[in-house]
Parts: sequence; C-alpha cells; structure tokens
Amino acid sequence: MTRFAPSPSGHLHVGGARTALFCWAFAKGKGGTFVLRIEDTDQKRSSDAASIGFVKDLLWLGIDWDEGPIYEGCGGGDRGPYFQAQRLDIYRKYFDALLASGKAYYAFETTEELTALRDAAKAQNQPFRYTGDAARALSADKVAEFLKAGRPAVIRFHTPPNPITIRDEILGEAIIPAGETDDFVICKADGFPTYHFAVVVDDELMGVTHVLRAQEHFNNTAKHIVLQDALGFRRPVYGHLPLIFNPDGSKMSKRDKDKVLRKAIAERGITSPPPHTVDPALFAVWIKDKNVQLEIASATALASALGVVLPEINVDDFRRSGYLPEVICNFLSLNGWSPGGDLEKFDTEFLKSHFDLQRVVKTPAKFDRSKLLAFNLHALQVMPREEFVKKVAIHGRTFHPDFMARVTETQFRSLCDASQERSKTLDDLFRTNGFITIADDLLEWDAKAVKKVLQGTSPNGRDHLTAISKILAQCDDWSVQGLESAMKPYLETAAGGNLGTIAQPLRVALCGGTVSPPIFDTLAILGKASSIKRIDRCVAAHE
RNA sequence: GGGCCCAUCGUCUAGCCUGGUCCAGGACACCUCCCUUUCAAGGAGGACACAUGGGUUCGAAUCCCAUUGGGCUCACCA
Repeated sequence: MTRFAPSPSGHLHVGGARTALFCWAFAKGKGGTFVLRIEDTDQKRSSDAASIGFVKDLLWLGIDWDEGPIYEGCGGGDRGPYFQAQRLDIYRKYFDALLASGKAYYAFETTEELTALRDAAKAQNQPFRYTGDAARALSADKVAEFLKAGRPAVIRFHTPPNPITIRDEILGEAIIPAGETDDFVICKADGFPTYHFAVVVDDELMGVTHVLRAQEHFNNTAKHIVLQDALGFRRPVYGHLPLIFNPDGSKMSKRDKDKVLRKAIAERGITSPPPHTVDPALFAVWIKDKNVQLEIASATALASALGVVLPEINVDDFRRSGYLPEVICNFLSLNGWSPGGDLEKFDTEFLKSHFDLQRVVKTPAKFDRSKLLAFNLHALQVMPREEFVKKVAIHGRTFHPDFMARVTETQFRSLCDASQERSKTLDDLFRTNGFITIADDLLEWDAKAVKKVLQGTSPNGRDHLTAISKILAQCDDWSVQGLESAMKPYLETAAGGNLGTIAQPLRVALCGGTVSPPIFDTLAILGKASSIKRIDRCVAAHE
C-alpha cells in the first residue's frame, strides 16, 4: 500500500507527477493499493473541490487511485475521509493521548517571539532549536489558566534526546544526531495538525506500508519516526526520490513562467502591458513584486503578445504543448529510475511490472526538454496514421478550436498526412500551418522572402508564378500525385528539373513565407480555388 | 553556519553491491558529411565523462579515507 499525498493545488507539476507515478507503479506492480490523500491542513490554502484540479492531470497520465477522493470512477475506500481537514476529530484523540502521557505539551510563545529567537540564532550563524524548557516548566494549573483565557497555544512534541536512525530503501541508513530534531509543533494554534502529525497518523490508520516521496522530505522522516514510536505505530518502509531540477540546476518552480515574462519585459523596456493581456493595475503590482504570480490565462496572453514561450512546468502545460501522456510517463520514469541496460523506451505496463526501489538513482536529475521532445517525436512517428489523425483532432478541438473550425475535414486529413513525420508534438501542426486559416485576400508576404525568391533577374519567381497559375488552372486532378504530374513538364523545361526553383516562389505566394509542408501537399491542402487565387494575388501585388 | 545526503560524457543514465570481460555502454543534445522541395524528418560518421588526492590490491569507475563540489533541511508550508 502506497500513497500520494499532495497539498491541494489546481495543477500537478512534473515532480509531483513523477512521485505519483512511482508510487502508483510500485503499488500496482506488487498487487498493492494506491491511495490518494489530500494534505490540506493549511487553512491559508483553499481546499474546495476546484482546488484539487490536479486529479484530472493524474488521470490524463493514466494514474488512477484505488482509495481517495471520488472522481471519475476513482477513489472511495473505507479508511477515509481522504481530506485531512475532515479528520480533525481523529487527530484530536491522539493529541490528547500524547498530552496525557506527557509526550507532548502546550506552548504559548507567539510567532513574533519565535521569529526573534530564530533571527538571533541566525545572526550568530547558529541553528535554532526550540528547547521548550520554559513551556514545560509551566504548571498544569498555569496551562489550564492560559488555555481558559484563550491564549493562542500550540501543542509541541517532546522529542526524546536520542539519535534517530532512518532506514531508507534508496539512500540507505542515516543517523540523525540527538538534539538535531527539536520539540516541533504537532498542533497549530488553529487546532489543525501540522503536516508531520497528520502524515504519521494517517499513514498508520490508512495502512500505508511504503512511503515514497521526494528527497526534500528526508530530514522530516526523523520527526515522523519519533512520533510513530511515541504513538506505538509501526514504521512504514521509506524511499526518498531524487529531486527534479531545471537544466540550469535551479529548482523547477511555478514562478519560472513569471521569471521568463519579467525578463522579456525588462529586455524590451516595456512599462505597460500590451493591450488585452493583463490588467494595468495588476501588471504594475506584478512587475514590482517578484512573489506575485500571474494567472495562467494572463501569463499565456502576455507571453503570446511578447512572442515568448513559457516553460512547461505543470503536467497540463505539457498537454497543451502536445506531448503524449505515455511519453511523459516514460520520460519522467527515466528521471530517477532506469530499468538497467540500454532500454529506455517503455510503457507504464512495463514500469508497473519492473519498477523497484533498488534501481532508483540517488542523484537529482535535470529535466531535459529536448530529450523529451525527441521521445515524443519518435512516439508520433511510429503511431498508425489513423491514431495520429484522431489525437491531433482531439488536441485541436481542445486547444485550437478556431483552427479546427476553419479547416474542412479533407484539408485537415491532408494536413495530417503531410505533418506526421515532421511533428514533434501534437501542437506543431497548428503552430506551423497558420496560413490555412487566413483568408486568401488577407495573406501577407514576408518581405525578406519576397526579395529572395520572387524578385531578381528574369525569369524570376514571379515570372514562374505567372506561368504556373495557368498550368494549375488546367489541372483537374488536385491530388499530390496529380499536381506533381501536371507540373512536371514545366518543371523540366523552365526550371531544369530543379523543384526548388518553383517551390519556393509558390510557398511564398501560398503561405506568405518560405516554410510549409512539401509544396504539392501545400497546394493539395489549400485546394484549387484558393491556391490559384493566392498565386494570382501575389503576382499582382509584386509588379 | 549546523545536520543529513550525493558525486560516470553538456544532459538523462548503464556499469559499482559480487574489483579484472570498461583505454567505460546507450540515449538526447552537439559537430561533420549525405539525402533534399523550404522547415523538419531520415541516413552515415565524429567529438565528449569515471571530481581531486591518498590508500587497499597483482589489478579500482567499482572497496576505504580525506579534500573539493553540489543538493536537501533547519516554519504554527507541505
């Protein structure tokens, strides 16, 4: 039995996804149970249904849970509720037990007092440890009196003065010296348990046998162990997964998007937001305070106005960018685990049956998007054509409805035929074929391209276009093959068989620039009327 | 700063536990060339790593120690 226990969030980031994937694979591969539990013990974070929007990302990746919040056929189970905020009465029982046995005590220091102590310790480069002598010296009557008077109080655990040995299936054994773990808070002033306490109680009560989580939690394990001992709980097996970083070694963060935007804005010396992107007042606040984050929608709008690409951080970002869920899972697995040998392409079924803790790597991984892209390209290339068409269509309807509305079914199909082998993502087709959705008489031509391929000494590109227009007008078989044979005679006589000579002028006339699918595909996609109209208009515009 | 952890190509990693078959294998990226109808894709080559210093041993990427470097953590956040 493993569990994935995130705090509520609308989005699942790749690190969390990897943790969830490993927990899931480990449990499923061993015939165990995978539990999803929401760690919403921080009242500052909202924990309504919308706040666990990340569950849709989990399901998109193919990660389903046996027990947990009920959603689309997943979840349920009789060891709930699976939201910690709904388990307060359960925790209360254990607080009382600890209090009664003297293993925990009330403390009344204010946040300000603690901060002052912490700052003082830091000023002397000393670690701060809460000793609790003063609080424990309080008589029972005094404590009762304070509580009655409504003084804010937390409950702290009295950590025994012994070294703590952490056994970890991935990292091995570590001994945390005595005194390193101080008397930490287990119940906040608002009555909510802290993370450490809730985790320990819930893992016990939910029957969690294996805890796989990110390495940043490693030190916390000491706290969890002393609590388990005090409460008489069994100890689950621990495995701490290596962290995933950005290529530059920085921590992958939601703020990375804002960082990119701020940088672009600073570079261009922009002082007010481009129209229809961000509210000017919000923009002013955002640009001043690096801790303020823009909403996804505003950030996306601003990015496209600035022409910058936001880094993908969340699973949903990768979906939007056109990555396949199975590729994400495959690639994520490779960050921190490998099946050994030279094998690196595998599906989740394989992961499920082969994942083991012994092969988890100890070192942090930098997330390499270009390798991910290469994996995605490969998956797209080996995909049957029908499947590709279907997936691109779904992606299009979800993320590019305008584009989909403007192309006919035939056009779309041709576009897929021409694009599959060159698509790195499901999104490529939409980003590189904008010329299709522009009205024939609104197409603009790239000045540089015009100069390069249309103008010059005769016969230049424009001359070719004039001739080609007439030939195409006679062409009845408007298929790739038909077009090719229709153009063949002209190609031989006027261009010496060098297709580039006429393909490039055609590209500019049809698409406005020098990049498009293969030229006969492009003609076929646009259709006869549109193609000829564009060619003639281009010829006329460049006298 | 204290504590803990980690250390193989630019990156993800195999090999390490059970020293020799490793002058270190794969993948991505990179470079060169080929193909070519633009962009891609594809094909063929190439360059690139055992952090350093000591041990142990006939022999070390593999075992031990030190140094250096990196990470995590030190909340009434999780």
